[in-house]
Amino acid sequence: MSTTSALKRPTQAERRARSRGALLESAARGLSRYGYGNLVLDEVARDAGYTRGALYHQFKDKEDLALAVIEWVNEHWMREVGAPAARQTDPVDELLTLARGHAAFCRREIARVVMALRLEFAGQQHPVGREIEQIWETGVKRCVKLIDAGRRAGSIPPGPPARAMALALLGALEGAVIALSGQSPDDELLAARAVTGVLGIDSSRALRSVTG
Amino acid sequence: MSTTSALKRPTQAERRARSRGALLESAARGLSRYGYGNLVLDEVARDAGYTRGALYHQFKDKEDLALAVIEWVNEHWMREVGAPAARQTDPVDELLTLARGHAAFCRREIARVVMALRLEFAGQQHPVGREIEQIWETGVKRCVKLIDAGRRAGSIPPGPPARAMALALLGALEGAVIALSGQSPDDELLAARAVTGVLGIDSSRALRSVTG
DNA sequence: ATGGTAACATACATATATGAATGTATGTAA
DNA sequence: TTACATACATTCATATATGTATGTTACCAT
Repeated sequence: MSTTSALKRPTQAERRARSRGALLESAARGLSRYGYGNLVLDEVARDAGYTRGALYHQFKDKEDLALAVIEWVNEHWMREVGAPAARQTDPVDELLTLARGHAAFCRREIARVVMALRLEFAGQQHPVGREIEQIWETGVKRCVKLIDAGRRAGSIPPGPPARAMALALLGALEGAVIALSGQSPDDELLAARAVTGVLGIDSSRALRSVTG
Repeated sequence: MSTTSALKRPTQAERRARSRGALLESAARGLSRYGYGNLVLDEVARDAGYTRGALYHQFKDKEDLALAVIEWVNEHWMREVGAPAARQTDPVDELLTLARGHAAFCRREIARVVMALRLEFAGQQHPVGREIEQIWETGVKRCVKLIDAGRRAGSIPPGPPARAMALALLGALEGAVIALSGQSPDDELLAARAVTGVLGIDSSRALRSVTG
């Protein structure tokens, strides 16, 4: 009875996971708000209800923490935004679903973590920057494929190179979503509309994508 | 002869202005690349060919320097982007000219200084943040007026509140331009297209705006 | 030419944040 | 219950960057 109360006494693993989660979430908020350089670990720990001791016990150093946050955010994004969008059969629909999903996803405060870090480490030779760059590049490649597919299908008109289009699309999407900072419900529509503009398709598709 | 060679020997005022200009430009590049917190003044000075001594002689402190850079960039933007766009009579044309102009303006490395600082100081109570916020707000207000005018004229369809539209427009514009990072000549077209999307108008207007 | 002042360089003092070292309490297994 | 490991707190050492104080050189008026 004393050993396996299982509900009352938290096991070590549970305890560890709980702490780690709290620290990750706090760090995500912090990175989103202040960026990497301005993030002070004492605040991160305090916000999570711990001290820096706990933080350095769970993570090797500041860099390790940031990388863990990035991985954490990316996984959530994939699950809540990337995967659902992939179910769309039409390339344009997938891009618009992506836009809407991203807007909804970014209503949480972790919204700007990717863009903030991407700006901060652009052109640097920092591990965190490399990780961010890789995630970004994955997104770009995905968009390039969809744009190519859409053009073959005739739903996206010819124009600038697919890569330039993809860069503009993702940039405009992130920029719009951040500027709107979670203003529901217009954020979704306007994010989708920005995407239609870059693609050069009728902006009413942005509206239709919510019903379909 | 020794006193007023006028062309060979630079006067004190000229000397001062030259140094100040070099320091401002270096700081603008630095802020654009690294943001405020990660900007190290020793590098700024060295990049301009001076030491921190020169910097602290011309500017009170780091904050003063950043504010001067912001003012400097804003003035240039107004002259090269804001004013020319204001000559357009049609609201939509003005918005599209703004987009194209901004893309061209941002081909220089100072591109990201506004967005970088806006992200870094969002929600903070820092003088630099306030200054940036005010400039941003001025832009938003200008867009709101143009959107309202366009709607009255019937060239922009009804939809979300004008302020939300303006936020999305500027956000998408900045995001797209930064992501494209000066990729001429596609940057102009795609920036304009992102704007048409947000406005909910035909994206071919973006193309037409270059000829008109 | 020469005293004075402005433009800059150099040297120093201080603050802040990271990371390491050490200490303590809580959980787990023999 | 005792021995040990893990989770976490606290303290300390170091590095880095800002800002200040002082020194040096270039310009300009008398």
